[in-house]
Amino acid sequence: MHLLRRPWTALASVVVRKFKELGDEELSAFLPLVQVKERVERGGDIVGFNSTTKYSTILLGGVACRYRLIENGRRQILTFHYPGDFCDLNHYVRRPEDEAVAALGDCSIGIVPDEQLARVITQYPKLRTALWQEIVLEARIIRERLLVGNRSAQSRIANLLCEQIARLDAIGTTTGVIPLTQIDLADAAALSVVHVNRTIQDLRELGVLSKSSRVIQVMDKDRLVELAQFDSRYLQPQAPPPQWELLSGIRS
Amino acid sequence: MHLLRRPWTALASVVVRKFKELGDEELSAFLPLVQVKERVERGGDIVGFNSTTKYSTILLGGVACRYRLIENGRRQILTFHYPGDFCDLNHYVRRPEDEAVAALGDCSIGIVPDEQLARVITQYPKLRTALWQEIVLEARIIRERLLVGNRSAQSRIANLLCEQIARLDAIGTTTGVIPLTQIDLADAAALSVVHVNRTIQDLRELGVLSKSSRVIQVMDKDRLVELAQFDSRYLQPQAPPPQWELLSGIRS
DNA sequence: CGCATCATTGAAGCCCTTCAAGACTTGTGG
DNA sequence: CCACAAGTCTTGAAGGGCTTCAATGATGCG
Repeated sequence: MHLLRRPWTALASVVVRKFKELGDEELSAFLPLVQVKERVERGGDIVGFNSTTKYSTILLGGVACRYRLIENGRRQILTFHYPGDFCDLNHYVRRPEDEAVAALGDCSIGIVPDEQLARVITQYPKLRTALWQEIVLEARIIRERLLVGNRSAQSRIANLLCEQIARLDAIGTTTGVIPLTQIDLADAAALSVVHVNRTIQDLRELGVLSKSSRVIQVMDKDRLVELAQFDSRYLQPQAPPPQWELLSGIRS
Repeated sequence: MHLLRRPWTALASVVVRKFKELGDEELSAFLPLVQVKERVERGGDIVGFNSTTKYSTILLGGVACRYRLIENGRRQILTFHYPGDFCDLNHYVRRPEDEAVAALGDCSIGIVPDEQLARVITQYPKLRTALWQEIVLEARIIRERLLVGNRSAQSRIANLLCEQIARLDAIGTTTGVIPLTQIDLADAAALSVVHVNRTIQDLRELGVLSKSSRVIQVMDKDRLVELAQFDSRYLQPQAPPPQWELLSGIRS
């Protein structure tokens, strides 16, 4: 048992909220593998560039983002991570040297050694499917982002907010508060901070966001979805189709 | 044998060029499964919206694109397809109802029934890996596109051209001619046709593209790569890492 | 308190879009 | 063989969305 008794329950609740389809059997096989690591402060890197770890990282608390540094010195945020998300699960598919994962708030993280994860997902098909859906979900989010990329700033920001609301909903956080700064949104939407600020103010004027400064809180979700032309279906983990077995036994 | 004798050789050469890592054994198991279908004229749909086919489509000749229709009536091109590409392989992962595949030039296509493909990739690991890499490649292309999305029109167009050159190279076409119209490029880059035209003219002035109108031909590939800040590594099929087996046996 | 970070505001300007029209190329039919 | 149509490419002009620069508030923290 690499696990302290105390963090167990917190860990369990995070994982249970995230992977609803897992049964007790899978959970009791998976949870003991997670080693709770130290906290990472806001601004710190959870997974660095050129990472060569032999384990996967799971976000237990806080908000993080996967990003890349671009020419002009700014960062481009690819995806956000919430509690229960694997931060670098795709290191099984490829390990991008030029991407890193940063903590956008104070984060607590856990790690799962590769070989132990390998063993347990070989044994439990549901676990395998759950992890697989994680990988597919990130690809879908990025795909959707590309399609939204050419719309107006308002629609892009609205879309980002909708995505965050939907993902927070999925893990049981329904306050409407988006735990991101305007800078984070700018880096994700590829807009200037100045323009993000003006867009946010427009949304506040429309009554979509809370008028209070210093926090981004969605007040009128329906209106936001309308502005964003947001269709949440792409976020919902669809059950793998029967043909799924086509991909079984992938091995080099 | 669903296959006429004549198209066999053409088919074989296309598939061999594309999947270089396949051995004779895999090829002779896979090629007979491909049924050559009729040609699709430029502008026609190869895979329609809400497609529910029980087979995968493989592009044997011509150029095609996967696209989505957006609000303003325009289309957003997600990826281009070249001979040897599967057009809808991701229908094993998910089948997006709002996306279709269109022929950008006259295309010839083949189909492979799902259950036959399932049988043969269960039997041949190399085939499984090859198809898997196809799916991963598309995801990577889209990911890269997202990162390029906030750059200048010149860099975006240059990037698109680099991607096409690299992919054409990979199947043995090294003339430097991009088989796309400026309209296609505009739909892929999410730029207006007018601005694409002006950007192309700039590239012609720089000597990067052929001066002759009516065709887009890359003359100075190095310069183009430089303008695009293009790193072709993301297109190269990396051998799956050892941990790959983590994903083995995925099944619902 | 002083410092750091984030939020806000104004002004100037560029990149790209939209509209509109004309030129060129290709294919089709009389 | 020419006329016409359709599609693509090209060009000009006007305008808007967003960026950059720069400076000032606002908030929280050691």
